Amino acid sequence: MANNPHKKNPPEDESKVIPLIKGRRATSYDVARLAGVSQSAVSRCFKPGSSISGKMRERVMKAAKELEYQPNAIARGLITQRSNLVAVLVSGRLNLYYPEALFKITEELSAAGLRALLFTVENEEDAETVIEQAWQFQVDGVISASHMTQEQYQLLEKRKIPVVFFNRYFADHPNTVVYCDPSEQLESLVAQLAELRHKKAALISGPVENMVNRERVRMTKDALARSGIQITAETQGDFSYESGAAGLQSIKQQDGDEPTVIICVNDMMAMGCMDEARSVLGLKVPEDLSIISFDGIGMSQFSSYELTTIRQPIGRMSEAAVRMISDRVEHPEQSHEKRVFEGAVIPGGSIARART
Amino acid sequence: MANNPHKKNPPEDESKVIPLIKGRRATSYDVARLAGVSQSAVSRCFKPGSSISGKMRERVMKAAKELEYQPNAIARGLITQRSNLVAVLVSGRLNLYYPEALFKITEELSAAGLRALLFTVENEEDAETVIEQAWQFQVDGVISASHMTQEQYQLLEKRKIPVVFFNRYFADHPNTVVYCDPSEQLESLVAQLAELRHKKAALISGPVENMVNRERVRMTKDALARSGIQITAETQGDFSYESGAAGLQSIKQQDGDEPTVIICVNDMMAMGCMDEARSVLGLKVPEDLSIISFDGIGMSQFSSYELTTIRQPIGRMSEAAVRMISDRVEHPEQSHEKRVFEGAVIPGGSIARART
DNA sequence: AGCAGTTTTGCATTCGAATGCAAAACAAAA
DNA sequence: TTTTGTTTTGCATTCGAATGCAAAACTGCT
Repeated sequence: MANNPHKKNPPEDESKVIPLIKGRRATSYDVARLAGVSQSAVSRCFKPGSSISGKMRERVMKAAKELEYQPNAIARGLITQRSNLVAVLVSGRLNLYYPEALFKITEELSAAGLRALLFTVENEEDAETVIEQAWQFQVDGVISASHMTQEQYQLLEKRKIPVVFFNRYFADHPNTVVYCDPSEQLESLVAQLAELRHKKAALISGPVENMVNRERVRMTKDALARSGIQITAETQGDFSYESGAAGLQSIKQQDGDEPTVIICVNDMMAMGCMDEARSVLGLKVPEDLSIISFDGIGMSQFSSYELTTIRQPIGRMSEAAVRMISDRVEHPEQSHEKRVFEGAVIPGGSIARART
Repeated sequence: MANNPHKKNPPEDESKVIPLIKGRRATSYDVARLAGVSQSAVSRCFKPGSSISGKMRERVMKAAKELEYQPNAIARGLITQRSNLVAVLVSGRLNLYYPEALFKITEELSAAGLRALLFTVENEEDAETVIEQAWQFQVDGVISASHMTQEQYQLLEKRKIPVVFFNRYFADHPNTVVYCDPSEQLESLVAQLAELRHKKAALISGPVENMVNRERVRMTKDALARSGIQITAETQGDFSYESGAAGLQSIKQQDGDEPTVIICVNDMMAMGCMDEARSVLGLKVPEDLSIISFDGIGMSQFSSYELTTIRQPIGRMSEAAVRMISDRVEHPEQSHEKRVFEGAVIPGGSIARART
């Protein structure tokens, strides 16, 4: 039998009793000793729904308060096989849209009794190490708003770590997803462009490996085709402000007819594009050039920009992501689900009748 | 003696050996069994600097790879009394300056073998619960870029959790701090304003409880006084774009002479202020009105703004914060340190000769 | 008071890795 | 080959809380 000093409950065995060393963190045994009860009782007091008499709870709580006892989440995690940690993977700096989501997700996780273990992912190797780290820390789940290969996802699945994808998914693989589908709104926005006599558009897309980008490009092309608007130029950026500005320059240099409207795959590039048009090319937006984009980040509505854009309901999406991850943690067997939110047009002021 | 099945090392005792259940996560015992060694050996293989023969290491690593074994950070944390978690407290949405720092800090922590446990703090009660949570999770340290009362800080100290403050500190209490002191740059910027014949300035400040705000206000007033520039109006915002815009309106309504320059305590408010001046009041910036501010966030250099501002070296500050927290974790006894970085003027284009 | 039925309580064990100590294996010197 | 010294290895215990099980303490009813 172990001579674990804790195991001795009767306090008569003075020889081995560890005194309440000043500065040492109080454990459930310390509380138990002070309250004159067993460690189990202390444990039960801190576990909601356990059978405990009011009298006992009171005594324990009093002792706990005196010792400033709080259960050790690490030890608890070891025995319950639940860490209450959720890895949140964000891919950093380029898209200023993510911080908003990140803060919201963190808050919601908190409210659900979960903590956010934050990881930044810039590339595939990052993702690799992050997944190993998450595994080491026994995270209960992963919310991924960053790039991840299918193999990496399958590894997580094999390890039975639930994953919720934020604004990305694998088409040919079952997965749990929160997603924003702006196609309806895009359709109406493009129709509006057609009414404003736009015939020629240019497209500034994002990184090809990015799913959101690909989807937006696809639906934009579809919508334009349906409305009889031609794409006269196309260029690729990386979601950043600078790449939006560079994109406009590249479009201007491409031969073919001048577009009257530019469609940017995200707001940040649209802002770069707009600034470039105004301050370098001396164009008026929207009079000389219309611009539309996607995301609806806060900045896009600053008076300098007032972009006509399609907003994603980030708040609701973040909420949904957290709800879904905690559901999957609770019921890992339940089937996958995809929650698709509609976008919302922010009218803005970056479109006007086409120059003829 | 416990009948812990793990404890039996000789594999002859078939009756109690837990088979390598498919899907069950491999433990060090599983690896030990497969490699035909003791659990201790496995443990030592994963602890750098332990005494292990090359032969053994090889055998163990092979088995570990086969079982996809990674040490359980939770269990390790329990015994070593080190969670490798650092709580990062950020106060959210208002100041778009924090995400940049947050991502950088997370990356640096990662590089130092630590993980960021993210908490958002909007008010004092939040701080309270966050501190309890951090305590429960046994974080090795705290990086606080959010509001925290002195009592709360003292509680953390009493619990021997090292804290590094990011851009805030308690003057009358020893603490470890990373800070940016823009006073030199402010001095020269204000001198420049004086040369440009500015005589009357207005100030848009931030929340009074915020230290950075108070410091900036203080040094601004000092610098202005020294350069003989008078403050004709003063108003308080909350660091947000909207409050910057509102601030300008409020200044315009205050009687007293019209200011020729507006000093905003952060970039975000300066941007709101600039947009309001241009699009609502029809003023030209900088021709009719100069604006300067603090922070140097990315956006402040977009062509629509090109703010003349004083940048904080966020990258270096984040790096320093992480270095300091890991030092304090390693050597809790060592004395406090305050690392103060200078700012850097970004010339921008938001100041000009004063209108007469 | 006596008995069955219910609720509380405590005991002992468990989670998975780390580590002090002693035993075992190895290397080097006599 | 024996002895001494050094490095490896394994054993047993530890960290702190949760929990199945059985014992103990209540409850209500006759």
